[in-house]
Amino acid sequence: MSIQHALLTSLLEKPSSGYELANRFDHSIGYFWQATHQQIYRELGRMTEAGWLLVEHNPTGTGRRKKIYHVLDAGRQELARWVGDSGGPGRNDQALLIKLRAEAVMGPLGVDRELRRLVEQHQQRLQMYRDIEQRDFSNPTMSHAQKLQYAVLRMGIKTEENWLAWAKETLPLVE
Amino acid sequence: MSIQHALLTSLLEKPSSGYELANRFDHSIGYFWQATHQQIYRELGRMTEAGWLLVEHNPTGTGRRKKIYHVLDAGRQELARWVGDSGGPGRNDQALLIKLRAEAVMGPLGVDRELRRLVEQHQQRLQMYRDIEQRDFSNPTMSHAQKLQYAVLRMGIKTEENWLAWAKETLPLVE
DNA sequence: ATGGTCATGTAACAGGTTACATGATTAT
DNA sequence: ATAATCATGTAACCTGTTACATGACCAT
Repeated sequence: MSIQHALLTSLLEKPSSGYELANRFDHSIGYFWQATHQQIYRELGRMTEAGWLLVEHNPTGTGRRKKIYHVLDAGRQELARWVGDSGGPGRNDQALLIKLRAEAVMGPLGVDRELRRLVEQHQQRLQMYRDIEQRDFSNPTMSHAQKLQYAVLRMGIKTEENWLAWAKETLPLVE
Repeated sequence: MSIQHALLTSLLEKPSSGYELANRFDHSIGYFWQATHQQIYRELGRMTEAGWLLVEHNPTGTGRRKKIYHVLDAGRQELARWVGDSGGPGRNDQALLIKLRAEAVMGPLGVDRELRRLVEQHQQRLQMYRDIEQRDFSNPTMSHAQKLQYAVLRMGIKTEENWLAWAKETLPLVE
């Protein structure tokens, strides 16, 4: 989500061509989301129009067309704004990872506030799952169908617990 | 993903209206994906056209318009086909949860094969992350920026470990 | 009678996916 | 020479999101 800010972060780490961005599976960003080259070229075009990026045409000097994108100050400002902005409700987990990465490359931007906000959300969700667990799956004798349903709920519970454990070890890095 | 099969599963559990489907946050499905009512109405229409669903119009007999959807045999067959079908590469984790739920309501459909396939994928991915960890983050003295990058990678590692732990406790239920 | 919930839908738009297309450079 | 990789783009399509709209039923 917010592919633009992920691209800005990536370009701050290293000015690159669209092709290079599309093929990055190396560090941090890129484990979690993948974007097709069409998406990337589209967003690079838009961000250039918006004045966030500078294009360096034909850097090799040869006949091979290539564009290296550099982040301009307006782009840096937009990224800083976005990091400080609570994304409202919805799935901000992936966004948080990009924000951490942005903080790593741009310095302190206040990600801790968003981290704490998400911790609360995940705690609430975990509580909700545990309530359902109590209500529907506390009986020791379950049918096979019930066990399968329970397995699905357990995935949810474990995912939340895991996320919270990660947040606990990550919070000291940003506060 | 494959909202149609999620809806089929949900409708097998209980014939419902689009409105009811949109508001289901109770059991299992619906923790993980949420669909807007427009998506649901659109897909219900398509599945009805495809002959997978039967519509019961105006079941209350009053002036309130309502449509209850029932799964036809063609729909059941399609769901069974989909459960047995390895979804190729890509994000099939959510699909697996729906498949478990489908197995709970329709009986043995062979989800274990897909589970085992995903276990292998996750193991490989975990190994990849651990290799990166060794290569880039084994040095005990890390800069602050490196620690943040490492936190992002650790999220990936923990997510994979957690998924595999869940799979280990779930496999006995389907084999 | 007023507001909330039940219930379904249309329309416009934004974002993501797939197919197709082009051409330069590098390696065999 | 040929294939693989580098590098960018257009077009069509499908999915998802948001806004808008309508009307019945129910509780106060």
